[in-house]
Amino acid sequence: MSDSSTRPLTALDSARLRLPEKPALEGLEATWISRWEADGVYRFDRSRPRVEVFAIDTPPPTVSGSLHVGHVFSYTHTDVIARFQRMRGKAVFYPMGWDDNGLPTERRVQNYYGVRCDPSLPYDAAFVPPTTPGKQAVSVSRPNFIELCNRLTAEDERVFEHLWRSLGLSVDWSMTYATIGTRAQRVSQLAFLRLVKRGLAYQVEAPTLWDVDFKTAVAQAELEDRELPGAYHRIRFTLAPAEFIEIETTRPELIPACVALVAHPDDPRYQPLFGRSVTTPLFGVPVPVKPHPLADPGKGSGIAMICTFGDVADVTWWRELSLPVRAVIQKDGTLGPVQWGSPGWESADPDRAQRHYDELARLSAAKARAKIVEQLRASGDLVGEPRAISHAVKFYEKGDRPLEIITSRQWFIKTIELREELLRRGQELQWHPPYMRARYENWANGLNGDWCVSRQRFFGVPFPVWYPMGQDGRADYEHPIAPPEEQLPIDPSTDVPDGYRMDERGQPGGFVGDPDVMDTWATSSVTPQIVCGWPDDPDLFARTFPMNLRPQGHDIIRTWLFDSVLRAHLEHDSLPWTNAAISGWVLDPDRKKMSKSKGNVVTPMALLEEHGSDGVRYWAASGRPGTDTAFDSNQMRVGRRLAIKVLNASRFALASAEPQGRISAGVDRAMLRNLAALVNEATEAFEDYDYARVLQRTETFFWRFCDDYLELVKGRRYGEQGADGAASANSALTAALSVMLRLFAPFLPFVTEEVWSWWQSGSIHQAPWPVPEELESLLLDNSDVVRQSEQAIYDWAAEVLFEVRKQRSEAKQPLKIPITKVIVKADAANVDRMRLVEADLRAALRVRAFETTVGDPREILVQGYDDPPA
RNA sequence: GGGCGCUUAGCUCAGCUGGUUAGAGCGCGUGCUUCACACGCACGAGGUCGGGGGUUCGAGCCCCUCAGCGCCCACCA
Repeated sequence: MSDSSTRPLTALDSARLRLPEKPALEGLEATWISRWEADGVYRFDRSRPRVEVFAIDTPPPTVSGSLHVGHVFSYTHTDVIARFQRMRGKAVFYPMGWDDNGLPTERRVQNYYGVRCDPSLPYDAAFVPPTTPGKQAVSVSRPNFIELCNRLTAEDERVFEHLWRSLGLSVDWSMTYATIGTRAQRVSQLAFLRLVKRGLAYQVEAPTLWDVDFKTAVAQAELEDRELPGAYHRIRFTLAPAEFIEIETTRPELIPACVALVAHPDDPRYQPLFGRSVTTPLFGVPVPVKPHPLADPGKGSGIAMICTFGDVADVTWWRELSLPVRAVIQKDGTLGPVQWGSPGWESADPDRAQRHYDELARLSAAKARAKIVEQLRASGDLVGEPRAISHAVKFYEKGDRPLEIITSRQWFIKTIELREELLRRGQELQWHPPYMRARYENWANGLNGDWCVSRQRFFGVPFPVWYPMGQDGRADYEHPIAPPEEQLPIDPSTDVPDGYRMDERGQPGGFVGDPDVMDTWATSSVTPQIVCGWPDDPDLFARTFPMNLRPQGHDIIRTWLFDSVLRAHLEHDSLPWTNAAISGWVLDPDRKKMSKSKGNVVTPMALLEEHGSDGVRYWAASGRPGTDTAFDSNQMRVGRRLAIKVLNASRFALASAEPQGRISAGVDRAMLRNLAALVNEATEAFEDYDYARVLQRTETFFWRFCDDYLELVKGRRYGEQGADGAASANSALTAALSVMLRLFAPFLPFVTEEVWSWWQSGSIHQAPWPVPEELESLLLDNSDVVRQSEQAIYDWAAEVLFEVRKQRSEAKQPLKIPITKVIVKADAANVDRMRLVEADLRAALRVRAFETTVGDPREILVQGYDDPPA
């Protein structure tokens, strides 16, 4: 008959107690991981109402190889909070996702199997990938390619889950999702179609950021600057015979794409030219000179050429000045064919233009640049020599060549007109740490276009639309065909819209599927909706959304966090979660961001095996929210030592922990008073997401508990001062142990669970978070006066311990030689305290007698030692 | 160019709303097989809290300024 329902957790049930002979950390992970799974310790209880749920929008790690130490770091932070909330009585909703869609997986599959996706090929059900990738990539159909993606990611996900379990993440493993999975596809497509219906998503043919190697549009959020060598080329345009205007450009190969020159409206040098026309060198194209405030009189010659398109400024000018398009860069990054003299390509001398251009056509932008410089030099239009500079160039973050801006048909989600509303959402969101909000606001304020969400890639969520084909064989993009919501998800490249037949695909009068897939962030930005069951499980959704916490890294504030806020704002007119906890980076010891390659030198699994999961978690949890933290295996060793100490101290506390009884002794009461104060502080810090502080304070208390308190009560708890004294010590020991284990439990889930199992029932991770009342009910009198005076005993005892130990150490007297007498002079309050703790001090310090008097200044003096035994 | 963060012992970091001689761990040194723990215990030596100025009875904490490091953002012809 268990008494666990009524027995306080601070009390000992000797019938249950089972102490190991020699406690050890080895094997705890394996034991408890399977027990937790078998007992469903972390299972989400979906019967609980919203207020009792704590819902976490866990980042789905990218399944593109392996997890590294940075993942271990930040996922531990989340888990620590999850465990705290669970102990606070919350039903923790803590699913795990895998981000397996998108380019990283495509690349990995290509390399792993030696294949290449060719969407024009038919599905081959019998296809088997080569056992070892050959030199020549094998072309496979899109469905075959996706099968391989699914196969490889499934393997990766098993490895990931194993690591997460080993680390002790208290995820509910019955609730996992994949961003390429059916559920994620359904939510992504459904949310998208609803935006289309409301006019918040649209497609348009417009200049977009383009990666020429991946041959896909990309979004502003995926850009990064890279510093590259370049050169200013000073080039002359013809104003009139023998009259020239000089411009400077870093991209002379775009001269054939020039559509205008632009200068600042207030620039007196160029004011007379506004409205006039100049002629481009080599190609003889007449282009207007236009005023625009964006032009910087201080840059170069103060007048710039506008090309379609060299950079985003060109797009702005082109749009605002209503200029024509004269595009030369193609989707593969080469210069395309041009018929000079044809409409749009008017030239004063078409033959000369064609001669020059034919040398450039089919060259990459970089090669064309070298070529055109030769041509300009030969024609005399290059003024001076190119001046080498180093400048920032925009790249797709995963790309190898500079971005181009290319006109293409793409899907967009409206963001620009929502800027103010999104900034308000950012204010509404609670950020941990608060200063991370600035990054969100920087980003929102810097947005210069709507979010391009379509990608010309394969392994992703397809756009769930088809287009009718006219009799002329052209797709009618203005009238997309959407499936009914209940049919989602669909793949328009294999599924057929209602009212059409399979054989009408691609036929005049038939239909064609949208060939593109969504930006991976378009799926990731609805992870709250995916995990919370929107819209198919309204009951779950009502219990979990808006969620409580989004944990993530600061590098993806502008993507994942921002996009998620946008999507929830659009779809639900709310934040997706109330709190965002931003983790820092893991840095190399030399202060650089720990790269994946370096992180893989020490694999997470090897770390867990070497230092124990609790040891690694200790290191991770000491990194405060938002703060970059150095990779430090030394800290992991410290964490491991702490876990071992927990084992040993617990064994001591529980061995011969009877009799139990009233807690009357001064140090016992003092220790528990201080512990109660710690519980208050820890709870407050945890509620503020300052887990690192909780760990640090708890650890400090615990070491002092071991070094001072345990030494003080050692003799008494074995009965040296009688049964009452022993009972007091034993009851205080078990109470303190119970509370400290629970304070440590979120950080050191394995060792605390192990010790808990020696003497308690159930999992510590389902036990209630400690409250001061548990301890105060044992201390009976809790008036402020008593509370404060008792708390101070602990410091006094520690001071005497320290002083006497110091003097013994300086005198080089071994502990086995008793101290004959210690003189103590102190104020009246401490003299009173001395009476309460003297017996414990005598035992702990091997002091035969204290001579305590009121006096000033305070003095603690060892008077002499017994003679050493003959 | 705009913004954010950081700069405290050899190393990694705490120092909450300003209050007595600035803290911890690691490392280092000395000593100790003390009946939970040698994966241990005790003690010790290490800091003009980045520089300068200011506010205050009082500043590592507040203000100004300079310097260095890191990051975010920016239409960088």
